[in-house]
Amino acid sequence: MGHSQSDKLRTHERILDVAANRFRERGIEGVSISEIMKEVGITVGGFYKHFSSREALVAEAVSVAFEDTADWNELAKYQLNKAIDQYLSSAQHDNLESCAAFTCLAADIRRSNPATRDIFNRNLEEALAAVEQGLGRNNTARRAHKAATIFATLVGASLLARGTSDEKLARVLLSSVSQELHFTYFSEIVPSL
Amino acid sequence: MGHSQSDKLRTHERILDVAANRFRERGIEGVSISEIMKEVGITVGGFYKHFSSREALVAEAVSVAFEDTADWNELAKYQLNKAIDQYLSSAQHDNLESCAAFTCLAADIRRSNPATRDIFNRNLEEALAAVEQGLGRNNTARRAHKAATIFATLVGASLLARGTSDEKLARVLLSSVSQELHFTYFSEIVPSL
DNA sequence: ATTATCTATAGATCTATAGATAATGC
DNA sequence: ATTATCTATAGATCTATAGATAATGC
Repeated sequence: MGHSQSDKLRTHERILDVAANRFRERGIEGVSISEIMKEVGITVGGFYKHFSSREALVAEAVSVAFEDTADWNELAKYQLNKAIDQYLSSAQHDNLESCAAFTCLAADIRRSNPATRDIFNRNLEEALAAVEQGLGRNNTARRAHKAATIFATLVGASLLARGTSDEKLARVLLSSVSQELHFTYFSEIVPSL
Repeated sequence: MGHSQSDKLRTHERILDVAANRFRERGIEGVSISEIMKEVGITVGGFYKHFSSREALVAEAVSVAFEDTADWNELAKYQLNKAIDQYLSSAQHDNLESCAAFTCLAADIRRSNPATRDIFNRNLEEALAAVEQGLGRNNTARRAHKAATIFATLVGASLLARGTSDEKLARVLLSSVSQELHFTYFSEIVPSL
């Protein structure tokens, strides 16, 4: 039974990591505090020394889930075509834990409190700006339109591919979208994923 | 207290309609049977004369939610550009009840049982086929790619727009995507939504 | 002395069932 | 006679809190 303050900090972070993963995997309403604490390895009673309420955990855990998207944003800024491939190929893996926060949490966040929804807003703006930057200096007039469309396409394709239990359909969908995006925005013919 | 068989049929359908709306609005896990029955105007005890379990209700209600998409599919087959506008403009309304089943239920269905997931698979195939048909006879080689991309874009844009609480951002996103899709696939410049 | 964690539990809510009631339909 | 609906409740589970225990840190 460790009680040091550094232990507490580590526990706090472990709770957040587990919650961020389970929320993406089973939905924000689909995971109980006791399940999270069991996975962390601490009993339920300890939870409220770390978070004032379940809602407070949700807000922090959603924020953590979006931290994973920061790397993708950087890739999108400088190598957008690679970022597109990465987004679509990650949706092929059955690994819901590492699901992009937009794809797996958007519907749940819509039903959350204002603080949690603000996190979504900020991250959406950042993702759109990253894609826009990745498009470079051509077509200035339509660049924002293109960025919104590309990002919406990635999220939609990923959502639909993860939603279907027909794995072949999922692969065809992701591959089709990948090829079409590259064709339209990079004038490239690419091999299938 | 009506007990006729036609009353029972109507009650059954009312339960399904209410469930289909509330599931889209608050998530499949976010609505209790008692809430649904209260809205229908019948007590909880009556529920199990209509459905063997909650899961059975989910499967039937998801099916009902997707019935609403049949009209859109018909529109997509013969007037795809209008169908695109309709999909994106419906996402502007804050009316979660009438949320397209793909947008609002995909993440929840992913966590449902195989019967429910099959309904999703079938409807996804139908929607993709409808968009493909709507694209007409040009570009046969890339038609499936285009259809998948257009539909994924609609779903993603609708999901993101509904997820954000920044209404201005939602409008800009939907308008951008609408203009870009028309420009890319119909070579049309369209007025904003 | 303080506090991170544990044990235990209160109060709410959820799914599902049992038995009563009051209509339908033979 | 059958059965759609109602009343009541069992059993499970969830959030949150109270008080005990055992470490840390002054």
